[in-house]
Amino acid sequence: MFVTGDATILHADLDAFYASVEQRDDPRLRGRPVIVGSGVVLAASYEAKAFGIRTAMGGRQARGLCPWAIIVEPRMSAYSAASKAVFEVFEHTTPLVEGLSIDEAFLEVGGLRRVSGTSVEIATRLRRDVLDRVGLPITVGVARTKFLAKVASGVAKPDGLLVVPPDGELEFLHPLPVQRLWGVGSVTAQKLRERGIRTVGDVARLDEIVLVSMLGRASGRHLHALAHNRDPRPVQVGRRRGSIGSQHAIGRARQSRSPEAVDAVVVALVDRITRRLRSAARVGRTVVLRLRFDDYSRATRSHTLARATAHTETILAIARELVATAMPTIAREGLTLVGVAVANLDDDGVVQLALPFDRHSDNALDTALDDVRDRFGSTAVTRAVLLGRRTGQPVPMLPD
DNA sequence: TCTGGGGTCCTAGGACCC
DNA sequence: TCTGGGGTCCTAGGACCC
Repeated sequence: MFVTGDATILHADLDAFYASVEQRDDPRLRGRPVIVGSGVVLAASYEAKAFGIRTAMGGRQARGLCPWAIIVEPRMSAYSAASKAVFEVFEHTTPLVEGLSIDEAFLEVGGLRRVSGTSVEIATRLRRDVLDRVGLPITVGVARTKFLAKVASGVAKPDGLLVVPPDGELEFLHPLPVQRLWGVGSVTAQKLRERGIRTVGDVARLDEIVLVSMLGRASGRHLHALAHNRDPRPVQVGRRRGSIGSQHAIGRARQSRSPEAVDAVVVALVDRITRRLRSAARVGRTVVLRLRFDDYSRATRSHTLARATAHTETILAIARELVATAMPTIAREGLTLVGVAVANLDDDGVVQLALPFDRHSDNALDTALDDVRDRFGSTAVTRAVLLGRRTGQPVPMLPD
C-alpha cells in the first residue's frame, strides 16, 4: 500500500447535541430517553434512539415508538453557548479549525506533533477537555483525509474515538454501506440499490463513467473519488456563509393561509433576516422566496438586485413582489411553509487600509487592528486580510 | 399533530457578450 | 447556405446535511 501521509485530520462531532445539553443541565434526564422538540424531533438522546427515534421524525410517530420519552422544548441560546464553549476547546487544540455546523468541526493537527503529541494523543485529550470543560460527550474520527475522518466519527458514535491508519483505509472503507458516504442520501442510495450496489466496495468496482451516467457528473465523480479514498481537500479556516434565511411553517387553518396572514409572515421573516444581516455586517444581492405545499412539493422564486443591501424596506418590497408573481402561477393549493433568504452575500463596507506591519513582530498585527478599531469603532474588524505591499493581492499568513 | 429551521452544492436552460 | 465556441450571470429545482 502506498502511504502519502499521516492521519492528522480530526473530525469532532458532539453526540446527540441538543439532547446532551438537556441531560447535562437537568440530572433527571440523564440515562432516560429524551426528545428535543415537540412538533418534529430536533434531537434524540441515545436512550431514545434505541427505540428507533430519529432526528426529523414527526413528534407523534416518536411518541408512538416510546410513549414514556421525556419531551423538552428546544433552548437555542443554551445550545449556542455550549457550541461556543466547545469551539473554544477546538481553537485551544489547534488554530486550524473548520466549523461545519453548530456541533461539528474538522481540526488539522499535523504540525503539532512536537508540541502536542500524536494525533491519537491529541484526539484523546480533546475528548477529555470537552467533557471536563463543557460537560458534553464528543466523538472524534482521525484519518488522513477529511472525508475519511468524518466517516470514522460516524462509525465510532456515540462517545467514541476511531483512528483509520493510512495503511488500513480501504479495508476500513469498502465493507461499509454506501449510506456512510458523505453526499449519499435516500435518493442516491435507492438508485444504487436498484443496481445491487450496497457497499462502498461495490461502488469502487464501478467505472467513473458508469457512476456519472447513473448519478450525474458531480455526484458520480464525487462518489468515485470517495470510494477510492481520494479526497485532497485541506482543512479550511474561516469559511463564511453564502446566504442567510428564515422560514416559518404555517398552520393548516384557512385563515393562516390568507394573503394577509402570508404577508404578515413575510414581513416578520424579512425583519429577522435583515437584523441578522446588519449585525453580521453582511449585505446580499439575491432575494429568494421559498414555498412549500401540502403534498410537500416546493417552489422557489428569486430576484437579483444590481447592488447588495441589508435594507429592510428594499428586501421586503422584493419579497412581496415575488409572492405576488408566484402565487397565481402556482396551481397547487395548500401552502404550508413560507421562507425568505438573502444570498449572494458580501461584506458590508469593506475598508482597505495600508498600515505598517512587520511580519516578524508578534504584536504588529494586533496593534494595526487596534488602530482600525480606534478609528472605526470596536466592531469594525470582522476579518483581516494581509495584502502584498506592491501587488495589493491577499497573501497567505504563513509562518516564516 | 406526519414531516422544523438552518444551510450547502449541483444542474440545466436561457440571456447575453465577445 | 451553413453555422462557431467559450464564458458569465440569472433563475428554478433538487439532493443532501445537521
